[in-house]
Amino acid sequence: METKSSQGLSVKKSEDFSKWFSEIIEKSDIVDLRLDIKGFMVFCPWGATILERIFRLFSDELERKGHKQTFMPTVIPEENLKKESSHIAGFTPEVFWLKEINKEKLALRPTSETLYTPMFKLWVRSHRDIPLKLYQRGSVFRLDTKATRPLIRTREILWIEAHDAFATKAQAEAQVQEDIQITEEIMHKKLGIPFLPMKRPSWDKFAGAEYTIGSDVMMPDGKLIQQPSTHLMGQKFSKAFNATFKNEKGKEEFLWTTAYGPAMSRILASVIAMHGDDKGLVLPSSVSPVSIVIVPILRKENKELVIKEANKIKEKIQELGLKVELDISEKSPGEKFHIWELRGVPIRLEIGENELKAKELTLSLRTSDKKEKIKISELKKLHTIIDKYDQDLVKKADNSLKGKILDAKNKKEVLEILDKGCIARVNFCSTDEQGAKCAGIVEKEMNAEVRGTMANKKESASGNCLICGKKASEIIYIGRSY
RNA sequence: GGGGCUGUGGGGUAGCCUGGUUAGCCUCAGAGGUUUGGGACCUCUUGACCCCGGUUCAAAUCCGGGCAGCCCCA
Repeated sequence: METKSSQGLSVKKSEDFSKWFSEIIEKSDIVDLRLDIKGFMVFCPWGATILERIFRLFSDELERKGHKQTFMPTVIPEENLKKESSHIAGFTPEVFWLKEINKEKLALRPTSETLYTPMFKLWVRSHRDIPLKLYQRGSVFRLDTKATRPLIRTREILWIEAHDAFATKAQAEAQVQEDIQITEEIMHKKLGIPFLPMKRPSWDKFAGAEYTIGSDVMMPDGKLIQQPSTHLMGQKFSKAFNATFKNEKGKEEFLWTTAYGPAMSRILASVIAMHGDDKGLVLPSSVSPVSIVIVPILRKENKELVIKEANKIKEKIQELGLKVELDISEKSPGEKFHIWELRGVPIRLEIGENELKAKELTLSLRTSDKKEKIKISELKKLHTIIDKYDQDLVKKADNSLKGKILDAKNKKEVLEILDKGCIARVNFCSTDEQGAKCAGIVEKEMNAEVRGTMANKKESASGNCLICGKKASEIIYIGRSY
């Protein structure tokens, strides 16, 4: 397949992150941007396989937590979309409208609350039917902005959306916390991407939600990117759709609903940005299409023998349950090394004459320049080596966030912190509508955003709002974002 | 939302200002051969001016529009 992987990267990550990112996503065969449909992406096999693995991490975790898979239509009738007033108000500018069919206007779904809630109405009749925890994988479409960016800001979003229905507000809020736990399990523990769970200010919540908690991840340039967000919809949608259930006393009540949405390509963008280096991608084994690549070192006179032995090694590794590939293409060994490093495979094994004699393979970790040896009789150790490789990625990522959140007392300090590529932690008047004016000033004067309050721990303000000087009610975080 | 820059074989580019020969270079790809321990070499070959319109004897080059990308500002 003819992609752009034939050449290495021309810029360093530390020198021009933006250019590095644009280059790496094409050269490591993640995407091919040449189809040129603004905001829409072609994923190459390598990139698509990684996406698929991220999808599975989330769907497996959701199912462990009691969610069941569904598939909803890709289109939404205008009537449904309009039912909840703040929802349609928020999404109207972003909707791709299809043509009218039988006098009914259809929208490409921008999100699926208005498909799930009418089904909740049908599927939930008594308290015995809840909690009902559902999810689907698929695309949603948002005619967002002209400023699209590959993987990060797209008009077709490949994601999972979970929609849950409960009997009480407390249960729904517990689900929101569980969603943050799911994000922790996958984003942080599996993919090595630390995040800040931020309860968004009311002016920045999901259209139709009571409140929204977004996961902010810091990119290497210091800018924040929103990863999976979870929303307490409360009874707004259930009231709009008249979705009720009979409680234990036989009385009709409205459902309490939540929604959770991890976007795969955006998560992939964070994986690339967090771990990648000047040689290319660095993938956690949980998402790498292969964990181990075997490169045979061939000579004319030993070619058949080495390939035969390499195949045996491959089978042994497969029996260990590891994903392995043997590269017998005609390229020179050096070129193969570069290509597999560009693609981010965690472990490379070399096998040639020397290895056959010594009964041990040469092993290189993607994250190290050293070459080590591993005895052919001790291939089981590969499990431990991969586990340590993954843990090291998490540790390194955690360290990258250390010292990046700094307290500030006034505007000047906030600006200094932002210019250093860090996040400012400040006293703020309010995250309700009264605070919107101050947030506007933050946006205008600092080119930054009020990201919200910490969602998983209580922090109480002690001073005055750094913008208006009134008594502060919250500690909030200010950052620049994608 | 406003502004700027850009678009040349699969990838990267020169040429454009000042219109005029067969559109140059690197790389990749295909065929054949020699090779293979960190991007091997030789021979031959295919392949391009983003799209639509305008000006002109003549457009990659100038003008208008579209599409797409990158950057800056709100």
